[in-house]
Amino acid sequence: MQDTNIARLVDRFMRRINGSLRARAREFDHERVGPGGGMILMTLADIEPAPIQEIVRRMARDKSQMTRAIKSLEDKGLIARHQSPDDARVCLLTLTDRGHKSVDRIQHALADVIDDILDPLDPGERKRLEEFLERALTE
Amino acid sequence: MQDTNIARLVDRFMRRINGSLRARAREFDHERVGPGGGMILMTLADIEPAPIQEIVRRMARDKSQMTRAIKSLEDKGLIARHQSPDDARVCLLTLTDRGHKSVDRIQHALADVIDDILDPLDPGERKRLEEFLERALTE
DNA sequence: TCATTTAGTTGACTTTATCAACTATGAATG
DNA sequence: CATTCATAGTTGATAAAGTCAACTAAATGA
Repeated sequence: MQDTNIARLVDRFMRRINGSLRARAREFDHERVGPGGGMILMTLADIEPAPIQEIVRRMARDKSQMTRAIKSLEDKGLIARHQSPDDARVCLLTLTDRGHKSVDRIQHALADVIDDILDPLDPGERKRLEEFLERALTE
Repeated sequence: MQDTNIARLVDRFMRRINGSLRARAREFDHERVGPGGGMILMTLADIEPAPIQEIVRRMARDKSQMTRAIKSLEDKGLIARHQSPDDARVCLLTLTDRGHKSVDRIQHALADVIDDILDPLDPGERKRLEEFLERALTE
């Protein structure tokens, strides 16, 4: 049994965040990683150290393009690769210090945008929203 | 005063939805509009009839690329253009029947994905989440 | 009227995405 | 241990999206 109304709302919520972030990109995307690169960094921040394949799986993107996107982030000094000790085929990715700083900037900008959107909610409601998300994402 | 924790959670939430949708794209994106085209259709569904400029503004994208993306959706029979009666420069965009069907398929797939993620929440909690979003987006 | 702004398009170019083919390593089966 | 199969990652060719400047045409406004 589907809830298309909540889907509609979530979609609008996401599109609004997306639009606001794109509009402000120059303020925080100093390394010019773009939306795609940003998502890779954020994903990696969640699960580092991680093999490319894991990023590919989570983001459901083409692995060949991921190779090149990773290379670009590496060239910018935001990501580092290390050989996996267990499997010679795998290279584990981590964020560098600069990578972490980029992630912080993105999160900061995102927090600004979200604060703005959630303005009509009082602090208790935001807290409950936070708990809902926390639980949905961890279970 | 920023809430970076809720930003982190919202980001993960969005990335998970994004990944799941991309992974299932073949099941619902019969017209092959891709993520970008889908977002245009969903935006238009929210505010049609709307001029291109309004879509550009909301999505914070380049207007020249928007011209081409719109043309592609038009060629696929998902969008129609009409001259604005008030302003000869403006062309108002609407969804065609096929466009509405595409939007329905996207929303349906999105509802599936979201239902899945929100599974740990009980119906009352989902209802409250829905109210929060509703209020945040309308005020 | 004439300069200025706005909506939309076109052209040249860069960046991303897609799809198939490939190498190298690991795992499984006989 | 040899052969087969699966997996991680890369490369190459091509298509699709995005960027930026220049342009047309209609509105605005002094």
